Amino acid sequence: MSELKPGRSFVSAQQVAELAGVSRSAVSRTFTDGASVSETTRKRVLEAADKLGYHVNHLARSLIHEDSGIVCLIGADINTPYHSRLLDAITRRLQGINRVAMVINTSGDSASVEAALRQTLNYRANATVVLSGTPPASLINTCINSGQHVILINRDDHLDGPENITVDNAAAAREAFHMLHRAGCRRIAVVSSQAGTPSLVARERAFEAAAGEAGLSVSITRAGPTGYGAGFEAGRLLLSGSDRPEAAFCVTDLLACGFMDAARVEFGMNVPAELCVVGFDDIEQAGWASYQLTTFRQPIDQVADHITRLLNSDDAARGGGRVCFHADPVWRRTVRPK
Amino acid sequence: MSELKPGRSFVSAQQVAELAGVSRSAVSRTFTDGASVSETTRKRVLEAADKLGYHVNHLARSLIHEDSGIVCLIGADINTPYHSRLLDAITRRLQGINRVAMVINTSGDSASVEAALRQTLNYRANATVVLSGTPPASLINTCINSGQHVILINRDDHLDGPENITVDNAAAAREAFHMLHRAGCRRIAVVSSQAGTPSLVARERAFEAAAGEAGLSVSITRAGPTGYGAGFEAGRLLLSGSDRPEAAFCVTDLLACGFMDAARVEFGMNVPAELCVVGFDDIEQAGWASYQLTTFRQPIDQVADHITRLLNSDDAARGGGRVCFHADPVWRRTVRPK
DNA sequence: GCAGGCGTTGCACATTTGTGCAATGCCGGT
DNA sequence: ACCGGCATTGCACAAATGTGCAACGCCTGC
Repeated sequence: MSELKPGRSFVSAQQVAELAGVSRSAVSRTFTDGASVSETTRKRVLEAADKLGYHVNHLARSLIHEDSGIVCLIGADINTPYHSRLLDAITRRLQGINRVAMVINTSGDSASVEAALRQTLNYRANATVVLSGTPPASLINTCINSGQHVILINRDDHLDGPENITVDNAAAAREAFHMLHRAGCRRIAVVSSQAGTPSLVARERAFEAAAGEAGLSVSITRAGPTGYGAGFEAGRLLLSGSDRPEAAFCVTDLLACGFMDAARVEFGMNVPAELCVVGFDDIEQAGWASYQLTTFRQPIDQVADHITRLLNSDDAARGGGRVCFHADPVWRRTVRPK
Repeated sequence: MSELKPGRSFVSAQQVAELAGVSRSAVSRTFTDGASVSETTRKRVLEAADKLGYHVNHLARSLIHEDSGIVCLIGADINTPYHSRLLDAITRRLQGINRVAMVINTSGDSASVEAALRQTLNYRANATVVLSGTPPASLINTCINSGQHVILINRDDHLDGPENITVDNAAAAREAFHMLHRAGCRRIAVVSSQAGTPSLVARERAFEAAAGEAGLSVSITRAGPTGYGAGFEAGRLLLSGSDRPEAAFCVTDLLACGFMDAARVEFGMNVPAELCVVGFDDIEQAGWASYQLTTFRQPIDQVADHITRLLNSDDAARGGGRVCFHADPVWRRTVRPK
């Protein structure tokens, strides 16, 4: 006879079966869609389960099916506007398709991306979504060989095994240059960070290249980690000299906010009359009245939808897929109209 | 003989044992701390495991121990500055104590807090942390009876079963009033939202009460969901009239940012010369040069540390605990010096 | 050289669930 | 009344792991 003491541990199907006076199989079938159970026993089982507070053990269930229902999300800096919005969009959709999100924060130095991938494997996750960071290729292969979906986001180096979802940073950066160029700006600065994130580097490069084609050279300033502070500092450095730039392409909205604040608060400059600014990401703050930042919208919903589609797709058409979404410009008030 | 085809599924200890020429027990013991294995077999096992890409199945392990290592975090609006910072702080610490975070986003209407708690039980989570929302008491009891830690954050109604972590909203709100009162403000508005979150209501009430004790009455404006937009709209409503308030207590920094922007951009007002503003939370934007908002700092690190401590504590001293942290004022530039 | 002891190993059973297979029982049709 | 068929049920096995117990072998001490 199993213990019925309520105080200490999870209720098992065995206990429910005993209380309902049926076999454990009947309990299992009651909670399995499409299984054959008579209406009377189903009712008795549900009653007993409710009384005892029984909930099916998904861990045990996952031993049998090759489907744990767990999706691992690996990323750093999740308190950042862009990343938290992405996380929100993905986790929200996972609820809808009966998956659950396991979030591994690799911000602390202690937990590297490698350790995160190991956790993914330990918990038999259905899929692994890498939002940022560089996973070792060998472990990625282990994940794929184990039957996991592996989805890399915003990695501009295309890998063959996993699915790749990217944003066309280069096209957007080129467009950013032409927006500023058409506005009459010639002395243009690029504000970036020391992080060296592939996406950011791609934006820098493409912008620089587009400027080169137009016969202009641009300076790139990297004044710290990606964020408001580095943007502010870059503004201080760039605007204190005698030959101030007429415009700045900030590879991130946070950098742009910091840069704009430095320009206005420290130097009393007027945006866009004296200084045009273009950002990237379209974070919420870009739309605030104090900034009204012209920027490029990250296709967050499209990315999240595509992840959902990949997770629902059969394993047949798997591997090496590459999808690239466009970041559309959002015109606000930090670039002079032509 | 088990399949060694690498292509389709996870590697089991059995396969490792066969490759290494030992029993499955030896493999298990190799990956169990403190188990007795000779150095030579351990080495052989590790070699085979590495070759096959074996990783211990934590789901199966959790069947035996009553410890899944999973901690469920339930919350809504995780793309909000405050919530995303809290999430970041908690997930980061969980890595350190060998737990993994399962995040359930209850923002979508489809996934209620109740469904989230069910998931918690289904996955045999070690603990459940409710960051926002109102869980049904009966399910909370089921969680506790199943041996879970249940930790409620920012619920001002104290429940007996779970652990409660709160912030002293009332004390901070009273202090907010006195800051504005000492600055000479008499016509004071309270800017809140229609959300009805317990924390926000507590701040409104305490502020109103403190004003009442000083012989003042305050108006409360709720112009939408908690966020920048509602603050901006409240600003438009309050400042367009003839008897503008001299000060505003915004129960959230996001509301305060919106309110300030409305005051400055729509009405050209100067803060703090013509209008004092106090916020709450100390989100990152409160420190930006455009706002320099005087506010109250959420004790996020203290909360996260306390959660860590609770998760590490033995089950002995469990239940009904209540901890209340203080939100300290952060003086910046939106309140006139006395 | 032999006995005792200790480290190591494998067997078997435990954890919780889903499911194939066979048996049971009930219902309807003739 | 009897038989065929079908829905339902229980048994037993499967999934991957940890661990108590007994056996085995090696080393040491006398």
